[in-house]
Amino acid sequence: MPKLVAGDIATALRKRISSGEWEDRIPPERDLAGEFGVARNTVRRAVGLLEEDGTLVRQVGRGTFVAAADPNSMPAVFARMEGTSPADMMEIRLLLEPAAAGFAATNASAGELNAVRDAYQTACEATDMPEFEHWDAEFHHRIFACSRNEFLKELHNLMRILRNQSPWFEMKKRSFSEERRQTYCVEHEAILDRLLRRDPEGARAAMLAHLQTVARNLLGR
Amino acid sequence: MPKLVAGDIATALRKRISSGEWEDRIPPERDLAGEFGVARNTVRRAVGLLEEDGTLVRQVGRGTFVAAADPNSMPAVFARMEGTSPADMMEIRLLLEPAAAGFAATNASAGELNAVRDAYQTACEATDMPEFEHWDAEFHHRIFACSRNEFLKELHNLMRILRNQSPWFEMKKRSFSEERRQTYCVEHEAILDRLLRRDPEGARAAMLAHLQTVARNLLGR
DNA sequence: CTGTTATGAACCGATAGTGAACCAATCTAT
DNA sequence: ATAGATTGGTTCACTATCGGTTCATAACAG
Repeated sequence: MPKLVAGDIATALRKRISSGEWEDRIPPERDLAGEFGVARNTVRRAVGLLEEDGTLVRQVGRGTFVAAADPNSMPAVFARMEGTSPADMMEIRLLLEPAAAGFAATNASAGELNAVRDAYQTACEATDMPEFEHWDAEFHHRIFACSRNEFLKELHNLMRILRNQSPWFEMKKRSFSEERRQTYCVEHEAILDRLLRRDPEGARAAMLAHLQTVARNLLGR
Repeated sequence: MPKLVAGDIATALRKRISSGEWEDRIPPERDLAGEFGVARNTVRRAVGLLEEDGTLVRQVGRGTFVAAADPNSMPAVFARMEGTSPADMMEIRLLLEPAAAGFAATNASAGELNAVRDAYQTACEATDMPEFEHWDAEFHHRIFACSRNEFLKELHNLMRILRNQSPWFEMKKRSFSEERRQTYCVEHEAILDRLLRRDPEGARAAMLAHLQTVARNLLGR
């Protein structure tokens, strides 16, 4: 039988890693070799095994690090969210925005509704596309602000941030036209009308219809 | 060893910044280098890290300043989300989870449904409360995993993280009893049943009913 | 014998930190 | 208005510590 020292060292290392002995960086190979009373090449093989199965990450000139990265940490979740596809995002908008419109119809103050109306009007009167986009987004955001659900509002913020990133930008550009802008204005007006009438079910339906239009335009079909 | 001092200095600076030690302007790099007993180049690297993530802004000839917090940045959104009230959160769960169950009924693979069933059974057979809680959460999470909407899945992760924070913990404890645990098991079984029958509308309704029970228990009424 | 594994050593290239010099923008005091 | 001090920006040579690679050698199992 061969000595399999490398394998033994690998399991020993794995144990000490999972015990949390090393926060993120493990000692240099040369030190480990000394500690285990073994040649560096042997340690290298052991570390190589742990690197293959994703336990460790090696960086020349820096050191060897435990792969770590808690997949349930906030940053990790946000990082994965950045890869959200337009279709997935749209599916969620179709869930949340009509609900937000419904909440807004019942909960909004008169002042908040005025703010929504202002955003609607400014968007309609916008002359160039970036300005329309801004007030379009603001219109939707102000509806969320009326919902009286802070978490829902922040979820919309989150979606806004995600939509202001790379693949979306071009997509929005391609899917835009003067005709569609006017369609959006009409649909916004319908939503605003239901909000002002304090009609939750109507607001929900109007928002749903609007988003279905947006989805058609954005995702093509 | 490359000591990787820059990273440590960066975190030290981040801490002192958030503690409000410096209102607006932080000390010159040369001073910091002296204070940390380190070369200026090293401080520059640390400050560079904080500049990249938007914590600091540097201006030649003037100094280095803590950046005004952008309310539309990911960290800011996250920070505000941490203050989410149980009622607001519940309102969103009532929107998202039934939808996820509906998606799952149509999109899940057989293997994924097995995983859901396993989580259900393990939760039912759990003897102590922490174990039940874990598999309860896992049951819900695996349903989201079946939804085939990555963004929806991450939204659930987000809510899970938020719910694992301070005010929630005690709340869950107070709202818990053996009787309720059994109720949850029965309701979970109903959801699982609809999923296995590939009945989206039924799954949606069953999940909604379950969450309404949870809401009653959690928020009292 | 052959093939595998471990050894020990040497050398490579990448990365981090040091210390110092000099540049360019800005502010302050005269 | 000008001169000098202050501050971040850039570059450089140098050192030390890493992982990456190779090779000759020894030990051992089949």
